[in-house]
Amino acid sequence: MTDETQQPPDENKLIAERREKLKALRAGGVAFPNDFVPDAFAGDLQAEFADKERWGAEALEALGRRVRVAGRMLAKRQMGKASFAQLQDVTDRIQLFLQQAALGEAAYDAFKGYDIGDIVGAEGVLTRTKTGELSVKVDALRLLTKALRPLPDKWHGLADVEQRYRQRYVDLVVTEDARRVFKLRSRVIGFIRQWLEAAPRRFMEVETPMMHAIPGGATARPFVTHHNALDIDLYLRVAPELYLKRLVVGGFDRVYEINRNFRNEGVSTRHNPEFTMLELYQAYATYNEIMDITEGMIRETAQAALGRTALTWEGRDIDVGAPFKRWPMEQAVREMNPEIGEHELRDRDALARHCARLGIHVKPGYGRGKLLTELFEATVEASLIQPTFITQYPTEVSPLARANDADPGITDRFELFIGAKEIANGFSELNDPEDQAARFLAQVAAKDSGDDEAMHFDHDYIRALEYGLPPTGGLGVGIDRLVMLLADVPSIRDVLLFPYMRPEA
RNA sequence: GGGCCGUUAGCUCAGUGGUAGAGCAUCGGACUUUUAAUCCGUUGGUCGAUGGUUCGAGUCCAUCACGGCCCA
Repeated sequence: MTDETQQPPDENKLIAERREKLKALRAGGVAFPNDFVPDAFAGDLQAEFADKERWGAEALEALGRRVRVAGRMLAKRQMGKASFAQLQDVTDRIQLFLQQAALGEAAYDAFKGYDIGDIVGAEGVLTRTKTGELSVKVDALRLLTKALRPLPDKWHGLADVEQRYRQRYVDLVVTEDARRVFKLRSRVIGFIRQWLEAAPRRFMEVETPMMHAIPGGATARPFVTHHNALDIDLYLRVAPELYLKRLVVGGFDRVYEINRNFRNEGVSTRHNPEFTMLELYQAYATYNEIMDITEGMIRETAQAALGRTALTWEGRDIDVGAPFKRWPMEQAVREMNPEIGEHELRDRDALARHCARLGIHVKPGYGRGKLLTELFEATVEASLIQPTFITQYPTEVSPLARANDADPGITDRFELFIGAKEIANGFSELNDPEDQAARFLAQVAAKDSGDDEAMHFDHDYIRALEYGLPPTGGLGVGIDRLVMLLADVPSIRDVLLFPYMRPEA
């Protein structure tokens, strides 16, 4: 027997008492019955009978509506021969009204032994109590699952954030706001799928590999894993981009994928090693149409998931209902840094001097595009509260984007910032196989000189481009960050059911 | 990686170098319309870990672990 199979070391008196109750349940028959079938949800009942004037106690008694509800018992108030309990299911809570006379003495005595946190099934007629609370007047009650561990304090809830993340199952039971956020997340993702697939957009959802022999599609360090049978290292994907564009080569003109990416980087309030990304590709579109799609999707998702486009995030008002500003990067940097002359924007040494003046740490290998991007991040990004597309990223920092026809130093690319956070990234795809091969070579050179985030050369991807990628626009949206914005929570951990945590000691 | 803060009963938290505390929960009792029910009584501790200073450490010091916030 290994350590992993030992009893948990945190046994205590409360658990011991409940184990005794479970022992008695086992002695009495099936301790974990699975034959109770509820026929109603608390939330549906609360909604249907919300009108207290129409559905007073008399009207409900006359209606005689029998329901079977099941859920976790979160409150228990005993008053001699009558008791109240609060049942919580996935939709909402509903009160149980239990009287010894209606339930029978044996069942009522059994109920006295139930603990907060137990999962119960109840059957009875709907009523409304003196204080106006919709309730089930229970005439049959069953303990479906005995909870051995006590729940946190019903009033203060679970305040220890570490325990909230590690034991999300407890957090979800007791923290209303956690349930709100994850229900919102589900609605957001569901709506986005539906919106993308609906006419006139007609995108098709696909699944591409999570394990890559050559990591690609983003400049990021990958996780490495190993395939034993083949004895080769594989990389968890940092982005699905190159596979999705292969599908466009294959004729799937409008594809999208919502799934996990993995990046071997630090953990922070904005970064988790695995995170969820939407990527989509539309043939015969440019980054301008992709900006339109991005803007429409976010606006309509907010409307669908929240019922409004006026948001509050981190105490700031953000309106995704108004048209999103589109602002070329060079122009933004110039406006926020009047002391940088227009002619200096394309002068590597001048940009390096400005970076030094502003205390921005740069490496000798940085070209003028990378330096401009550093200046942008240091002096512009924090001010981008309202939705803003920053356009025309330098070619140097955009190895997969199409160079601008009139100005090959920049690309037909944008990033969307909302609340000073990067939410989306999109561009007209680079479909010139010879240009792409040259860009890969530049990335390989950067990797050889020590940039471990630089990309690998993907020969098959070049081969695919050589068969012909139609002119295509692409988009990536950080779903976690979008949900953070819509849910008004400050940390990515609050929108991940199980955020990454170091193993417990 | 750096700075600051935190870790005490199941939960939420006090605790100023000198007997380990409170509220809720638990357990026992009363109570047939409660909403954090109420009332009476009761139990519950490896003070994150290790080492040090001290007559004496939850408290001071060091190291480590885990977490939070900020910075890179």
